[in-house]
Amino acid sequence: MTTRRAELTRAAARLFAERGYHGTSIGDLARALGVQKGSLYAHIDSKQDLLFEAMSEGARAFHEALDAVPDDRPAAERIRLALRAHLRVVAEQLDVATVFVREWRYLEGERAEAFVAERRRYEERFRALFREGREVGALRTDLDEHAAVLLVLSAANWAYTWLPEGADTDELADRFVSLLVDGVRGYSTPT
Amino acid sequence: MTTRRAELTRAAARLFAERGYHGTSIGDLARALGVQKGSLYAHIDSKQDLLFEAMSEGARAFHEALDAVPDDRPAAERIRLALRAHLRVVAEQLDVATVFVREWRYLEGERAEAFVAERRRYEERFRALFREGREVGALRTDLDEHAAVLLVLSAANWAYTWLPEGADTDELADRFVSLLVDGVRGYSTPT
DNA sequence: CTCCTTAACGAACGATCGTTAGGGTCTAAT
DNA sequence: ATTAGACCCTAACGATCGTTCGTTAAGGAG
Repeated sequence: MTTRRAELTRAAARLFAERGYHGTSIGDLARALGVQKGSLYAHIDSKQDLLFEAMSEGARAFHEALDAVPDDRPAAERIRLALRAHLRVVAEQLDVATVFVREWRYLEGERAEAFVAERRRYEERFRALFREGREVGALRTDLDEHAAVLLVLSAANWAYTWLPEGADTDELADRFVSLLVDGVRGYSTPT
Repeated sequence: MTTRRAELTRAAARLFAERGYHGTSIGDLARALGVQKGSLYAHIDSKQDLLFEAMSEGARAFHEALDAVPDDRPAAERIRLALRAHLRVVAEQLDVATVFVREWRYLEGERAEAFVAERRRYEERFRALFREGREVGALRTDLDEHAAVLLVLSAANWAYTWLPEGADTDELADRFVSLLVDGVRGYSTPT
């Protein structure tokens, strides 16, 4: 992957995030690189390629961030670290995160199906944190797992709409989780 | 507003939700109504009109639903009813809700600015529920209001992506809020 | 019988879309 | 000095875009 190609992918992620996939023309992308639009086809086969690549980068970033969460900590702690990881990716790579969350649906053909599987896999990793936490007894046994996961994933997936690029997200994630965990664990931290 | 015009708006909301604003052509809309595309301009001035109208319908539905929440109940109860109201609109009018939440950003000119104000106003109504609840002492005084509102609004705004049309949302909203409130109020419902 | 409304037709507009083709100009290695 | 490859150009393609236009058909009101 040459330098120029990476530049193109980055520009594509930025414009797709800003104006949407269908709202961004090949001409727009070319202008962003200071180049004639026909020239882009020395680097890509189609516009779809750029969408696929941007969203793949997003997927990779999210999974890698989640990989760094150690699996020998208490459940609540791991959930906290997982949300930290997710929000950090959103803040540090807002463009690809936005493409991953919002623009993926313009993928066509088998790439679209591949993405849905990819996405399900990512969400399943979050779900597993809650499930394991409950099975081990670290979370209360009557936990409404479905609702809890949905709540965390909603916060995670909606974040791209309001998180400013480069924001400090660790503290924010902690505040989300402390709100949630006090409910999840069935008692509160005394005020 | 004649019947035909309303049909057109409804079809637009459906297609905009399904394929996105820029992913939906006037030709697509015409085909959905079984009509030549030029014929649509007897009803509208521009494609933007349809987007504006669909999103306005969404705004109206959400506000009206919130209006029905009585203001003489405890804070946690009002939050519960507000989320119920929101999710009900999403499930019952999935298309306009989707346009309201996701496609509004393709509005152009002053309509875009008007929408942002409209949206802020809606979110402020949710924020007020938490603020008043805290000031009155119904919610704990050290409540992380910002995070709590963000969490509820995230769940609300993300719902269009996974809520099936016509789902029973009251119970779901209750489960969300019971998770949240146990944290918010600083004690748990005994298991 | 006429007038007006409502709705749609079909053809065309200029602009822009994504994409292709062929040729040109640098740089760095041989 | 020659070659290879990366990079870009100009020009054009067929298709589709949103929009405009003049016309037509049906039906109720006077």
